[in-house]
Amino acid sequence: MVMRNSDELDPAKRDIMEATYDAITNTGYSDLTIQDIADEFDRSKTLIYYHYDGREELLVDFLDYVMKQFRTMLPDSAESPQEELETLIDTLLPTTVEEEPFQVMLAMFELRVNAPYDTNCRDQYLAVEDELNTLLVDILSRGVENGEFENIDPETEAELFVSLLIGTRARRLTVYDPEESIASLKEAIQYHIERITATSEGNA
Amino acid sequence: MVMRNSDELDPAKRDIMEATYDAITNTGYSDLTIQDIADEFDRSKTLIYYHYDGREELLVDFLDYVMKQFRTMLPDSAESPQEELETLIDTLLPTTVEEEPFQVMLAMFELRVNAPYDTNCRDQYLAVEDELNTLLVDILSRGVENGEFENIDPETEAELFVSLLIGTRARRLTVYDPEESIASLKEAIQYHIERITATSEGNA
DNA sequence: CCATATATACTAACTATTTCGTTAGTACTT
DNA sequence: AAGTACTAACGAAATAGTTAGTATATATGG
Repeated sequence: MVMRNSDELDPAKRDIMEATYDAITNTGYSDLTIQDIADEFDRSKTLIYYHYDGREELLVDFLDYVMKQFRTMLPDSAESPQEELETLIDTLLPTTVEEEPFQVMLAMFELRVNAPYDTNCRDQYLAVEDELNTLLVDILSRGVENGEFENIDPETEAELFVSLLIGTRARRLTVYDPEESIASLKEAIQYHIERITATSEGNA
Repeated sequence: MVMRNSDELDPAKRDIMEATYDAITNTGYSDLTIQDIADEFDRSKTLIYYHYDGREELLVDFLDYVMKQFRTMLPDSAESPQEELETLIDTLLPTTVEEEPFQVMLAMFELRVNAPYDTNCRDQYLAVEDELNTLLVDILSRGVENGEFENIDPETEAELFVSLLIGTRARRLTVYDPEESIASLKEAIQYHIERITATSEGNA
């Protein structure tokens, strides 16, 4: 057995995770079978059972894998809080349908349906939303401090943004054709960001 | 065959829809089988096949049924636009876990996962979101006209509210224990409503 | 008005199909 | 020789869907 950083997955498991992504993208989570995953996996179905006791155990790992990828996507701090906020929005609501961010977004959307029935799942979502919230509180506080943002309450405003982002991501996946732009949804957010951005009185 | 208004369902079908609600509440949509529905249904499984060709046909009707109930929930116009807006928020985000509104909310959340793969489903969500949007545009426009709201853009603000509501409903179901209050999520919305509400300058 | 045909709502029991998960084994490494 | 990564083939279980029927109501018609 090769020694491995606990953050790294066994390469076979990693490939199973990738196959699961592909299966979800094609079939959707709601009628996802081990067979569907095996079909996207270039080794045998038995190997999936060799690594995982069953669907449930696999999905625990998969949820973890997805959440890790989501965290990786989150941008590092930028020049100014306002830029940072806009980068975050653009990252979480990509206009173009690039492979990876789209698959992560879809998987996070689909797996969420387990949360009402599965404590582990609920906790995972609670944790990432908390991280997102913390990130937003930080951005917003700094923005208020340096005068870029109006005198908003960062805690409450962050909570608002988290809900808004989750709702917009859901709508982006379900109500528009994947290829169609989500311009009108993003415009609404942009409109809101401008509202909380301090109007620099130097520029008339 | 008894003549029936096209809006009314065959009583047996109605009972199947109710059983489907119960099955989703217990099992979740993602691994919902006809058997699960039959278990919640007090007549035989065969009767489900007598009325529906299969799971897919049943779910088309069920989505319809859920959407109709959602529309029924939407409140009628109230005294003032601001009150109307707050009533709408309270209706869509009930604090108490009453049976019916909760089941409708859960079903709408769970069935949404089909939208990326099913045009009919996507269209249904697009249509209700459009109705919600129209309702909000109407409330907001009247509020701006009569001076209750700040000079916001009703179209954009409505879009913002739709995303915010969908996101908050999702979080309400997935991140909090059903019994736990959603106070902090609703507070954020309340905070936002107050922000767009005109400060009556007569009150100092 | 009675007998018979037809239709509707429903069921138990069965078959077919899919999906799950195991067994018994290979090939390659250490 | 012992362990790891892997597979084809098979058995078990769950799910889907059908068949062949019953009970009851509603005509039809002599």
